[in-house]
Amino acid sequence: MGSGGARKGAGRPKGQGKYKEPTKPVRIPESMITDVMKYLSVKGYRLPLYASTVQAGFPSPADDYIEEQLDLNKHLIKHPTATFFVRAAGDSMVGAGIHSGDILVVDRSLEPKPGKVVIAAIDGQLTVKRLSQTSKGLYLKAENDQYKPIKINEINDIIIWGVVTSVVHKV
Amino acid sequence: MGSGGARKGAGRPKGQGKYKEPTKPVRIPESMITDVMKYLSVKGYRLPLYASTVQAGFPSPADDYIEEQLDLNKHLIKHPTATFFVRAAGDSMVGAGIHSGDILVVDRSLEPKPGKVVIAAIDGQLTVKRLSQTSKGLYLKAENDQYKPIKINEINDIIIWGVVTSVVHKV
DNA sequence: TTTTTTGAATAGTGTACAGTATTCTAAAAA
DNA sequence: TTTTTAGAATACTGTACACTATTCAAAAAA
Repeated sequence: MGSGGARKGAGRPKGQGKYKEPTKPVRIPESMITDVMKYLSVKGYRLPLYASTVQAGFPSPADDYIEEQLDLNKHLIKHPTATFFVRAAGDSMVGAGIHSGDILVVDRSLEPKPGKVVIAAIDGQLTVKRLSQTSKGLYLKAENDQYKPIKINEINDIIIWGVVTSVVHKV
Repeated sequence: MGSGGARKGAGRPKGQGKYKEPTKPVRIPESMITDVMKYLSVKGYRLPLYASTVQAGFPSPADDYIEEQLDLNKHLIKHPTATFFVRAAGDSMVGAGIHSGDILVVDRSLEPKPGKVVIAAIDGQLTVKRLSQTSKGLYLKAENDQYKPIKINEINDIIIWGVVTSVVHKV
């Protein structure tokens, strides 16, 4: 039973493994192994982004209406070592779409140019304001008329922490 | 020169490696190796979240003012296999903090209960609306008085795709 | 002939092991 | 004595290798 010479074409077919492609052993620090496994199992958190002009029907991975595949971390965080989050408080920036309780993504490697929304420490309190250049100097302005602009000078102790690049709002 | 017996206490000290902790080889699909390396190099995108009541001074990892370490993906996406993104269009939901161009995180494993903001396909167009239960039935309501509520029934072809859990707004 | 069996063939997977890097100390040299 | 140095000690790291899983087809059986 069953013997003899070559068996051309025999063998396990390619792409039958867990990942349907070749793998290589990579050393992972023990504390990150479960995280990396999860990261792999969700394919690096790349999820479909649909345009809102998509036609009806149930969305599926095979859908042609997918605008692109998106990883939120990569999309929102361009400089991971220079980025941090701040939880917003107050309603001084609702005009910029920032509500109390939102998480702000702040990049401190970006230059705080006029027009940008920045995080600044004013007299020991973190605040979100828009940087504004006028003929009288640089100001921090709220996007809400009830708040007065604050002039940036050497007298008041203002430190700009970084530039707000996006806002995460829970509905 | 240099010979003889034991050298107690000799040897390379622990925690001198790239990751300062023991590692284990894990097989990674080839296409994901660079992604996983990057993921490791940024420690899984866990970045500090500061409370806005933090005191002045420059934020540093050693800071005591850190509320927690956060991974946006994990924070915003509870069911990766059931989650997708939709780019919002129009101003019908500004009241809920949703602006045109925002990226909506949509979880279709959550039950679309009344009060929740949902993504629905109405006559072949994706829209964001709040689900509302009245004595006259279920409605999709905009958070903007200029839009009329839409009744959900068998006549109009309405499919609810999922529940919006959060909104990402670029400033 | 058709069906079944069994070893060949080949891909997938985990880990042992060899080689490298680093530090320490006893012995040799100064 | 102090300084230098060769080898001992030990952790880090990549990958070769052994083992497993799967499929195929020639030979055996029906």
